[in-house]
Amino acid sequence: MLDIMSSVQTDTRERILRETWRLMEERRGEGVRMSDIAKAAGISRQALYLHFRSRTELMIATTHYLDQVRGLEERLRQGQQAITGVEAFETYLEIWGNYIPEVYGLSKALLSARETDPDAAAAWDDRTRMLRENSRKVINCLLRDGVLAPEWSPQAASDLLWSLMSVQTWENLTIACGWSHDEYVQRMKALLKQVLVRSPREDK
Amino acid sequence: MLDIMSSVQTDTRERILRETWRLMEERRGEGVRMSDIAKAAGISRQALYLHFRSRTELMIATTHYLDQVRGLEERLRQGQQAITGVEAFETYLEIWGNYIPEVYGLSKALLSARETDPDAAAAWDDRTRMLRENSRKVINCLLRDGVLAPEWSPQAASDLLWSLMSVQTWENLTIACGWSHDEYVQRMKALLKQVLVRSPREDK
DNA sequence: TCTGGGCTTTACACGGTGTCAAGTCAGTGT
DNA sequence: ACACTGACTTGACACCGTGTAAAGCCCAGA
Repeated sequence: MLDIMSSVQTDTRERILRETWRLMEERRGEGVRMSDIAKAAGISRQALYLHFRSRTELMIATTHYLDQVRGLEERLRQGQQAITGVEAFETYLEIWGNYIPEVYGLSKALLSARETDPDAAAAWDDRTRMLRENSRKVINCLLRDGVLAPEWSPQAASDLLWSLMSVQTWENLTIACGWSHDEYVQRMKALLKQVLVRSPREDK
Repeated sequence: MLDIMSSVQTDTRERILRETWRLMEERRGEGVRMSDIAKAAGISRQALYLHFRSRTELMIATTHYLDQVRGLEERLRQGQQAITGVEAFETYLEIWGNYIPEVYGLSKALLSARETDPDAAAAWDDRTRMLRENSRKVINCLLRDGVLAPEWSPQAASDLLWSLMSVQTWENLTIACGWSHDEYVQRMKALLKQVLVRSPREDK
């Protein structure tokens, strides 16, 4: 019956992660205290510290948990099966673009914790690294097909791609400017394609 | 001798503002406590509260102080004397683009204070409103000259302009990606021109 | 001489995170 | 029936940074 015990344990841990995520999205990452999370998970505040060393560690764990539950890695890998560079480019924008709103609250919490907490900063940097790496891959597909606009170095191009698909830009355009999420994805797709993909006319 | 007294008073206030700004830029807006500012200004922490009601109020005051000292308003007004829309567009990008690094630390402090403090949020929104208003004006110049790309509504175009010239995007591209400041301005200028200005070839 | 303004020092409340020690309680092995 | 173990609870407390309050000092001006 050891598995039952450990499943009870896992239950609590998962319940914490689930509730953390729920609260984060609900309040868009602001004003979520450890005591709120504890209450939501139905345990004492102190018990949280039996599972996670600090608030930051909980945030990071929740991020990983979410990535895993939502299958981010798999979605992205799937996007890399595209044949042409432009296809890979477009699917990447759609996949990641649609992922942003699902993790916005959490990202925001991490983003502001980063200012004071080196662990949060490390977690954020880690995520950033993954995203920039993905941008680099996508740009490489364009490069491979010879359709990367000549005025953009692969480096600069992937920087731009990453920056325009960052949580901050998404936040500015959807939350502050009121663009619908779909509008954001469509416009960014069109814009980035126009800028980064060599137009067929100037081709020859 | 009343003016001497008030000048002493003003001296302290200005010294506080100056030191606040210095520390904010020095530490990029992070980890600057009231006690640090007090020490830098050569007064007690409590004396700060004789001049400013709260940390947030000090941040806001410093922002205004800086705008005034650096003559932001004037610079922008000067930019609006451009004749053609494209000229107005380009000068605006240069003026604001060059202003960002001068106020980055302070902006960052305000940006993260915004999460918890409604006053900071209000101050940030105020600044945002000004910048979006400026973007709108610039886009209107393009519209007036009939050179705004037809696929961009004036609203969407100014949203995009504002977002790409936001502190967050600047931060991403220069600090995270390591672009030089000049590179940022030049690339954004080229990109936004390519995207928002109707190309002469498709014109007819 | 007294007043008042600018500033100091000391002390304290508050909110949120994190730590510590002692205790409860259910399930398990002998 | 026994003690043991591990998950969790309760309550108290330290730390940090912000903000408040009270008492006192110093000095210019009427």
